[in-house]
Amino acid sequence: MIRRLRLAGHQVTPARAAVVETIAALGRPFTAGELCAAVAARAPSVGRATIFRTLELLEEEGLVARLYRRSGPSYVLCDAAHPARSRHFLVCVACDGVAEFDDPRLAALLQSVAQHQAFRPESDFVEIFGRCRAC
Amino acid sequence: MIRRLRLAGHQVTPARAAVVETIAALGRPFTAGELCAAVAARAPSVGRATIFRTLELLEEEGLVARLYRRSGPSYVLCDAAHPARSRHFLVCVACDGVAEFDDPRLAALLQSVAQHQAFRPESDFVEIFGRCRAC
DNA sequence: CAGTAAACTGATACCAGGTATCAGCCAATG
DNA sequence: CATTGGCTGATACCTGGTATCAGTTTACTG
Repeated sequence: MIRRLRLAGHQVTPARAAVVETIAALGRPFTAGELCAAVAARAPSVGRATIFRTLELLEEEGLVARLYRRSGPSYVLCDAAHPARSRHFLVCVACDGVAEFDDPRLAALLQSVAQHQAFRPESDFVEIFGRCRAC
Repeated sequence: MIRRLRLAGHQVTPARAAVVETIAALGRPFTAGELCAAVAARAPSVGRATIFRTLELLEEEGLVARLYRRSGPSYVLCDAAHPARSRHFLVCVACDGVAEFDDPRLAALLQSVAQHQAFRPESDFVEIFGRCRAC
């Protein structure tokens, strides 16, 4: 993640590194509040604004995605290999787990649906809610 | 819309009717702020809390859906004929217009994707962003 | 190395969306 | 009637997120 930031031409400052490490340590979807608390515990000197700025950066680079649940927004680590303009998630309503998937058939179908309506697609976002294998 | 509320066993009070009429009069996607302003202009006595409560009600009944854009959440009138557990939208990034669509192929594919991952789907939400015919 | 411009920082204040609470009201019911 | 539950507006509050700003660090230039 840090490497990706550097490659994209951003500085990797101590504050940013702290945020990124905290996210990696969480290892699961998180809300803004959770992240702020976790960063405060690990690196108290990092300000709230910087946390949000770093999140924005990671989102721009496609390393993190924002999901909107009824309970409020939350963030997920993304597979950087997936195309950033096409985000597809399985969201478990029981354990709140999120799994990203990438199905070429879905990409093709979305393309076709859009064209059928004379719509020029640029990106898409798909969430399937339900129960994961474990739940 | 009002009929649907009544059928679902909710009272159709003057406050609720005012909110519903305001939404219908807007006739396009709207933010919470826009709705509050429009309701205040039309029926100043209706409180903010009631507006949000009515929105919640309409959402539960599948008459309105909440969309999350980078610029913040917004609400759209829904085609009540579409299944409420499967919301599919074309969102124009230029004019902010939103069109709902319902494609059985998409529903089937989402089902298949989920099953392939041992996931029991309950509902889904699809947004395609791009430029509409007019833009 | 010195100097400078640009990127980045934390603090603070602020805004919007949304929820919780509460006392009062109103409508359906018996 | 009386009562009960749904509904109301006001208010206060919380969370997520942004704007501003002065100060600091960093990278770049000569």
